[in-house]
Amino acid sequence: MSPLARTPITIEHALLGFLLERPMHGYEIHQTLLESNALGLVWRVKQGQLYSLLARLEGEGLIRASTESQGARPPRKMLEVTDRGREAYHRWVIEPVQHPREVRLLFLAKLFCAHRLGPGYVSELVRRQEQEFRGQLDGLSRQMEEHSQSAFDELVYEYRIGQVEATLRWLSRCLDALARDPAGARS
Amino acid sequence: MSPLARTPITIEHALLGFLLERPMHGYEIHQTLLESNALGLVWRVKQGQLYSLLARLEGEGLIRASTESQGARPPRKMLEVTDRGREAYHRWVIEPVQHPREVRLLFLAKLFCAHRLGPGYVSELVRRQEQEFRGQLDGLSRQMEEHSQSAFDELVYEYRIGQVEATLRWLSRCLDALARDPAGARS
DNA sequence: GACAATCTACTCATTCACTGAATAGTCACA
DNA sequence: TGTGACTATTCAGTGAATGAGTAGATTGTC
Repeated sequence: MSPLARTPITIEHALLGFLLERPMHGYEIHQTLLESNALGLVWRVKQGQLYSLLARLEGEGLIRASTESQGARPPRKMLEVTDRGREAYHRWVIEPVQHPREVRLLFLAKLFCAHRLGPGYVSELVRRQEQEFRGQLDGLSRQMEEHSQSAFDELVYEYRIGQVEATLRWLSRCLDALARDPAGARS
Repeated sequence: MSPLARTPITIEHALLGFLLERPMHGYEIHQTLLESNALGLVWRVKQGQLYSLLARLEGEGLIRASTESQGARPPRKMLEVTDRGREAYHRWVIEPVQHPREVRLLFLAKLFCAHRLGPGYVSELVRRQEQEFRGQLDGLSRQMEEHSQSAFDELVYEYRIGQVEATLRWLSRCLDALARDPAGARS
């Protein structure tokens, strides 16, 4: 697939993290994400899409829903993670993203989730991501050498390299920064 | 609009650049973009989408089409820029992008086009973009001060700031780099 | 000469991600 | 009492993009 092509998003896996702490219903998750901090700082998702993503997770067997009535209020679907969902979540959390542009949303969501799981997860995720992007730096440098046909081409590669380098510098600060925040760990 | 929200893309304006040089038909533009250099290095677009974007430009009155037959071959639509399209193009080329994530595609497309128009356009585009992003840096620093509620929040702002800073460093090299490439200018 | 692959030039049904509004209420406050 | 916000979810529609279809011509190989 072309490096510029889009890949299916998997950010809905972040929702599993909330549900692993305790079962929640959709509107509760929506409320949580409305706050402009933590995951809500990174990921703005409308109610319609949130329910759509929850439906997808249910369809994939990663969560299960049970409806409970609540007197005069409309019935609500309590959602909880299945064993399969738990496994998928732990695999998802430490999987590095493929493209630097995916850091802005997908990687930050993974980092948030890893942080809540504990320092071991954070270091594993960051280590793998650094490895992935270091490898890409090599590739980009080679491409710039071999494929540039103009000053413009060269600037394009320099831009890409600059973004990856900036991300790597930032990654190197993640471990220390999050280690200072015991509030993140939940395990 | 939410800073994370998407804005309508305008990259199809880059196509006006080709047509301002000389009228072309859609398949020719498709061929040009297939090459992995210049605009094709930045923007991969399938035939179906290219024709759709050309239709949009036509609908907006920025280009006009005339069909010419070519013997046994299927007839082709020759496309040329209207006066309105020429104006829109020159405005579009120097308009800075709103979000750092738009540099990867939209801004690089504008830079390519500005480069072909001449150094005056490149310096105008880069100057405005630097101004826009410097302003955003101030805003991001302030938000980090005022809105961070955790180490994670802080890392998110640091990531965003790092990307903008890296982009500003790269922008500062654009003028010199493209000035060394006389092949870019066409005006 | 036959045939297959590629090229020419364009169109279109479908998918994916997402938006904004609809639905049918309850609750809190002025 | 009335109004606006909240609760909780669903759904029709939109925009961007993909991959395949259409109907040939051209090119290269056997």
